[in-house]
Amino acid sequence: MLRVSKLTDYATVILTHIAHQPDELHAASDITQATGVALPTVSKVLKFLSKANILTSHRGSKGGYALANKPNETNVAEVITAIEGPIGMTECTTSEGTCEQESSCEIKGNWNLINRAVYTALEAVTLADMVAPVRQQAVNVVMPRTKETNELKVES
Amino acid sequence: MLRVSKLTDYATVILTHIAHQPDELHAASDITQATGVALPTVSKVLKFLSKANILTSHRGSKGGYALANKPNETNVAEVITAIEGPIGMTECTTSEGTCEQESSCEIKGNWNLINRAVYTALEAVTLADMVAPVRQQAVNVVMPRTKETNELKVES
DNA sequence: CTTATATAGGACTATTTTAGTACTATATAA
DNA sequence: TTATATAGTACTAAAATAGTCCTATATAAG
Repeated sequence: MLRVSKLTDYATVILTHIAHQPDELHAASDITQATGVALPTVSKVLKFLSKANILTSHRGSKGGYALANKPNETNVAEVITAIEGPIGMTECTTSEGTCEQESSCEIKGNWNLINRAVYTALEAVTLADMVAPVRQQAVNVVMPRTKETNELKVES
Repeated sequence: MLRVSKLTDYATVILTHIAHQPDELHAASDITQATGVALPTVSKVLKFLSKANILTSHRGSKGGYALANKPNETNVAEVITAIEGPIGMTECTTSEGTCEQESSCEIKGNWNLINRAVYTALEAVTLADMVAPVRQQAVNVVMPRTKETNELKVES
């Protein structure tokens, strides 16, 4: 499937809601009402986002959460990482030494390449994009190749 | 984490091995020896790949598996789909009607956008790339935006 | 025709991950 | 001082994944 967890999905819904009024404090209970996501779940997601400095939190009466940065300064890759941990398509990407074949693995480098491509795609979409209505039908993602050998292009 | 399953990882290892000798038949037992992946697991992966027409199979004595197409004609997106089913970052992408919030969801369209970006990145990497040694340090993935509004760019 | 070999398909179990909940502690405004 | 809201942690239930096994079928070779 290659999908994000439900919590990450909720996170985008919640963040999109908050981004509509970026200057107000939003309590967990308010967000539950607005989004339809159960309170304990909303609470859990908000804690993750706060810990990752995507949201700022204010305790006590009249407290709540607000965006730590402008909507266009938080991207989807950050949100996924906040909820699920580091993005990596294979085990060896996020935790070295757990794969028995690691030493003899020929394709680890290529997975890193794929990781970076996916990460870049996710990084390019911000909360500001999520708030905006969808107007586009396609996204043009280019994996450049050298003309001579048709290999994936080098770039440092 | 956003990762592919272990079986998918095995699939790329196995396919890379086969792609080294694209004209020979490879039995499951041979692949076990070459890759170090347990036989029942190898067998399972090969069946998935065969069913998805990424590999052709030949039964009986001296049988085995071979690539159905040239290495540069099979990409990573196909491999992931063969093992895990359709690629979709959220539930609503692959199976409509299972999300209670679907009717009022504002960001579904944006997830589709992200999906397409990720899919395109995965589609751009083929078995031929996996066989080749890694020479590149980065991949340049571009999500184009309009100059005027800085919105993600329209393209049909 | 028989046998050895290899894939096809399905069922099953154990493990791991994820989702969801609950409880206690702490901070703050009124 | 009290009501309110987040912080942190631990726990339980559900779902997805990994891995194994068994039976059926096809094919090459003797």
